[in-house]
Amino acid sequence: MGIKERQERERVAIRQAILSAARELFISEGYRNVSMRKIAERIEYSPAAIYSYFASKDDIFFALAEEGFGLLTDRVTATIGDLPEPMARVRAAIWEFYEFSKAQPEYFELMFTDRSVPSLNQDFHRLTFFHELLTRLEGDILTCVERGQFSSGVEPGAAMHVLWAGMLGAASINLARRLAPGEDPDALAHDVLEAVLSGFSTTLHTTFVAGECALVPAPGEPAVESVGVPVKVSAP
Amino acid sequence: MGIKERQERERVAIRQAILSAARELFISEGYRNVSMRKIAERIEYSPAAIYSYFASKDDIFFALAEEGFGLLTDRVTATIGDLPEPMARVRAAIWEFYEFSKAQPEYFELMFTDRSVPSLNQDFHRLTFFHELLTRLEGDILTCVERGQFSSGVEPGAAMHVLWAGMLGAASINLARRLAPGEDPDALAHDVLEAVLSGFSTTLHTTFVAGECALVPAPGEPAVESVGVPVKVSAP
DNA sequence: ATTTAGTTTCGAACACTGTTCACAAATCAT
DNA sequence: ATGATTTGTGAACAGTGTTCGAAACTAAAT
Repeated sequence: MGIKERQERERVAIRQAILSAARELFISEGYRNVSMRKIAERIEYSPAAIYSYFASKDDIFFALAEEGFGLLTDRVTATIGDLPEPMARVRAAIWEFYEFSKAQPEYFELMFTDRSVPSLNQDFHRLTFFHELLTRLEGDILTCVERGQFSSGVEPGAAMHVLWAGMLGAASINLARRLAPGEDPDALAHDVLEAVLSGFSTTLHTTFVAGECALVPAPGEPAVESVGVPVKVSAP
Repeated sequence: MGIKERQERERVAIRQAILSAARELFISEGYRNVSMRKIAERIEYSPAAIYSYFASKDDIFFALAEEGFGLLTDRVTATIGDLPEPMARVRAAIWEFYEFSKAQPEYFELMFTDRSVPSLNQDFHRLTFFHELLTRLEGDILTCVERGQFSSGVEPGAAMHVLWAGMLGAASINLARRLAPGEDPDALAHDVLEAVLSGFSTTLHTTFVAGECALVPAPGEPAVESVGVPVKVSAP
């Protein structure tokens, strides 16, 4: 009796057809313009039929977001590929994150900045795909710390979050077109990345104690008041 | 003949009533749940009447965004107030930007991350309020550079954009609830700010030439491969 | 082969959305 | 008071997510 199996196959086939239709609309018309009726028309079903495969429109978006995290992970994995240097790996990974935001703006917005899909900001921590990616990169950051390329005060988890936040900001400014004419979003992304990496590379209080370098601030006037290294993204 | 004047007064009064109604809905129910019919009900007019005061719903949102930039400017101006230290001013201003994102999430999203209001990403550069704020802070950054608190390679305009992008990312991650349970968004914002400021404070290639400090990377292995200072946000 | 049980699908409807348009009401200028 | 102009309205259009009862189809049992 392969009947149950065939039924199950047909179910997932229709589920996939719904997701495919949604994905096409999603990418071509923007995820705000995806409607249940348009999906239904594309798969030649009535709108109501979709509700026996997905409980709500949100659930479709959640599934697409999961897809997006898979796409992002694949891209990042492919680009860092066989890069041996941990610093180069981190830089390439973060830059690929930014490239992803330009190549797949709809996925990107849904995955990282959307506030209108409740399931995404409620169950974000369950998207293990993304957290595995972060954890992998944290390993490279740790190596950078061990090699002395990053300050010893840099906590890999926190540093990863800081890099993520920085590039997310640059990507958002780009996607939302919040730059003046003549300002280059790619250059901004580059500057954010380099500034943060640079910030990880030293703890001023320590390195500037000697006060011998050309760029050292006047004595008694520390360059930054706090430690300047990420330590507290995760609460203890 | 004060008739024209009275008519004009009445027009702006109704315009203001529309904006007030929109603002209340906007803040209490979220800007995605503001509808022309709800606004109309609040001001006791028919929905169609609004269209003789605003050409479209977008125009109402654009006006509210302008308001938002006024609110942000006021907040930042008030907090940096009489702080004498330029570095403290910059830090306080950027932090206030983050606080604003928490206090007025709807304004914040509309102003900085929204992509659905066409007028906002088309005419963003015309919102002079915001650019004046950026320019003012660039003055403080320039002072930091002149005092040697920031690396001499730091270009104030670019640095301001990097700080803005970084905090925008932290704020977005917070508002979109993209952190795992136990991770502290405020700590992330703090870390981003300090990491970027730290990155501005030194050019590793220069300061680490001596190779005398404890945290200096092994010779022949520069901590970062590029200069690590923002120079190219604005195209030449 | 026919009946029963269980799904699956559909059409219609509900309560919304932004926007337009002909028409009515109010106001203004003469 | 009359004609001209502005201003407001109700109804409609085309769209949205979602629900629900009835119909259609499938699989197993008689």
